[in-house]
Formats: sequence, structure tokens, C-alpha cells
Amino acid sequence: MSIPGDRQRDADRTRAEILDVAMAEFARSGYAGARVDEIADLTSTTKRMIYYYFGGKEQLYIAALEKAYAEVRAVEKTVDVDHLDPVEAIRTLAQLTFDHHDAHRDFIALVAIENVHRAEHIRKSEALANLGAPVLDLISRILAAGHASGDFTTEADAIDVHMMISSFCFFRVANQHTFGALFGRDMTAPEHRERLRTMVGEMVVAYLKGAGV
Amino acid sequence: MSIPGDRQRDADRTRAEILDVAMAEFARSGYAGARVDEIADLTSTTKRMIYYYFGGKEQLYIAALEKAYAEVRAVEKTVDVDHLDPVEAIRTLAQLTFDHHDAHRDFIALVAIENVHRAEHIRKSEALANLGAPVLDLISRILAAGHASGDFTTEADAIDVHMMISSFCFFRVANQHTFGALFGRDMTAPEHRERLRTMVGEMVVAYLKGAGV
DNA sequence: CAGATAATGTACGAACTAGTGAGTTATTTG
DNA sequence: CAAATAACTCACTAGTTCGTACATTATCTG
Repeated sequence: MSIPGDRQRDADRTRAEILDVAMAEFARSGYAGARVDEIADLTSTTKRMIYYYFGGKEQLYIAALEKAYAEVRAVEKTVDVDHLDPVEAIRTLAQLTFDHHDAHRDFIALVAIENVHRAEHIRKSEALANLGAPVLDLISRILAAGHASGDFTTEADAIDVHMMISSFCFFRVANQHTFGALFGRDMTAPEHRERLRTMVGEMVVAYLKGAGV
Repeated sequence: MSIPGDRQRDADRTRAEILDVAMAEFARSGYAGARVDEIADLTSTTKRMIYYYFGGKEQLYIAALEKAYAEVRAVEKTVDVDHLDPVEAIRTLAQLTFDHHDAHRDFIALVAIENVHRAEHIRKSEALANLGAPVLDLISRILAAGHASGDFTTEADAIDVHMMISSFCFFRVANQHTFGALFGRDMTAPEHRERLRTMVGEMVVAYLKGAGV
């Protein structure tokens, strides 16, 4: 019946399939809006397996969140701060953040959803603790270098700068629908992409240089 | 003829009470997460009245959305662009936007929730069409004045500038929980308020002046 | 005041939804 | 190969949730 090497049962594959579907479904409908039965139907397995592998809806949701964060982890690792001058370094970081947000829509949706729930699930997950530290460290070093070189005159805190960059990139994707409805422009449409990508870079650089205010 | 306030039955009051409670509940739990029975229990009337006045859960949600938007409508009307130079005008607008977002948390939550639902309800509401036009008009005039006076050198689009300002103000409130969990700082805490309020003003001004990049 | 109408309360039901009990089959292990 | 275990299926349920039928009472109108 079964072909050797071609397993009919595969725990890893089943688990991964459930998680993939769950991530998409939670991102699409929110935690309360997502249906366990619907998630099950979209897999090649059954609802019972969700409970077998994850225990329940909430644990599945947390697993989906962790997977989403894992996928976007370490943007900052690709910025080679030591070989770039501070201005180019911060601009590059901003634009890489832009690219990452652009490329991970489900992640954005899940974070927005998690905020509706006041981050109660994130707090339950140790896997997601201290995930922010690396970016802050990178920004701190860029800021220090910028002040040392005299390129940056504005006194700024790393967390604040990170928020400035993130807010722009996050909002563009997360609020695309209401923003589009109110202003008649889809900020995530291809024709706006490059302009806004440049803009976020200019924004941080201008802010940190301090426009002689 | 009856004296208002005398009546044991008051359609307007009942309707308004339901709407107030609904707005808070939808903001707290999302559309799918909110419970019609729960909303009813938090009013002094019964669930039957929700259906009597609003027709159903979805219509109630739309009414709550419209109320939320109505409350924050016309921030821009308080900016007296003609008596302020362009730099102060755009800074003032940014900081008023900051104040408004700070003061209307339920509105922010509802907008975030509505984006999870891809703005499908906003589109159903004529009351919310073209609500963005006034701000854009104001920003356009400020930008024009700023370029005429030579204060602004960056070529910028009104919608883009509005997005820049909104994203900062919106993100700070909307993402406070996940941001707090990841970076250990509540950006909405009183001790960060003034600094960030100043920051959003400096950010737009610096961007528009163009830091001699 | 009497009849009409608007506003409200009670009780109930149909459909949905998360979760499970219990048995079955494939795969691994000794 | 036999026993053990991991992976899986199916049918079911307890509780919830939106919505409504129907009765009732206050207020208005002529």
C-alpha cells in the first residue's frame, strides 16, 4: 500500500500546514473572527489535529504570532553599520524596514490584531521577549556615530527613532484600507512604493540632521 | 406636550446610550469579539432595543464607527493657516493631530479594527465618504505657502504629508501594547507625551525644509 | 378620553463553535 | 514479527450567540 520513503503520516508536515493556514486565517479575520473549523477545512487534515498538535485555538494563535515574528526577525542584521556612514546607515535601515513591512502583510495584520487584544498573548510567549533589543542596539550605534561625525545634530533616543521609522512603514500597510477609503489612494499600490520608500529615508535623515530649526 | 427629561421613555436617550456602550465595546473587543448580549447588559435597556433601533450587530457597529469619526472630524478647522507662517502652521497641525489621537483612543481602536476588516463597513457608509478632503486642502495650502516663502524646499504631496503625520500619531496609540511588550516602553505614558509631541512637529518641519540632503 | 403608535421587556430558538471521547491505522522499536 | 506508540478519523456535545415572536406599557393625537 505505502511506498517506502513516501510517508503517509508526517507530524512535522501536518503541524506546519496547520500553522501556515492558521497564520493566514488569523491575519484575515482576527482572533475572535477566525474559525477553528474553517482553518481545519483549509488544511488537508482535520480539526482534531489542531487540538492534537496545538491544544486549542489560543495556543494556535500564539504559535502563529511567533511564526510571524520569527519570519521578520533580524532585519537589522543586514545593515552593515560599520561600512556605511551614519546618514546612509539610518536611511538604509529605514528603507529595509519599509521593505520588510511591505513584504510581510500577514505579520502586520497579526500585530494590529494583537494590539486590539492589548498584547495579552505576546506577553504569554517567552519566544517573543526581548525581540526588540537588536534594532535598538543598531540604532544606538548609528546615532552615536552620527553625533561623533557631526552629521546628526538632533538629540534623539533610539526607541523614539525606531518608532518614527516603524510607524510610517507599519501605518502604510496596516491602515491601507481606511486610508484608501478616506483619501482615495492605496498607499500600498506599486505606483506609490518607490516615492514612499524614499520618503521614509529622507524623513529620518532630515529629522536627525535637524533642519536648522 | 411633555417636558423633556420627564419621560420614562426616551428614544433618543436609549439610542445614544446603546451607541456609547457599543462604541466602547467594539473598540475593546473588535467586531467579532464584541457580544451583543454584553453590550445590552452594559446599558440600562435590553438587547431587544439594539435590534429595534439599529437592526443588527453590523449596523450597530457601523453606527459606532460613524460616531467615532464624527467625534474627531475637523481637527483641521482649528488651525488658522492664514495667521501662521507655513512652518508654524504645519507644526501646529501635526501637534493637533497628535493631541486628537491621544484623546480619542476608542476612535483609534475602531479604525485599527476596521482595517482588519479591510474597511468593508466604511465603504458601506455614505456618512464617511470624502471625510478626508478638508485636511488635504489645508495641507495643500500650507505647502503652497511654504514653497512660496521659500521655507520648504522638499517637493511633497499633501496626502503623503498627511500620512507621515498620521502614521506617527496613530502608531503610538494603536501599537502601544505590542511596542511596549517588545521595547519595554509605553509610548502613551505621560512622561513620553511632550517629547513625542515635539518630535512629530520637528519631523514634518525638518522633512519639508529638507535638511540639505 | 380613547384609540393609535412608539417604546420596551420577556422568553425562547436555531445555528454556530470550540472542544472532546473513543476508536483506527500507520510507523517505529525491541 | 509483535508490541508499543505516534498519527490520525469520525461523530458528537455542551455552551454560546445572534436574532426574533409576542406581550406590554407609556406617550401622543384627534
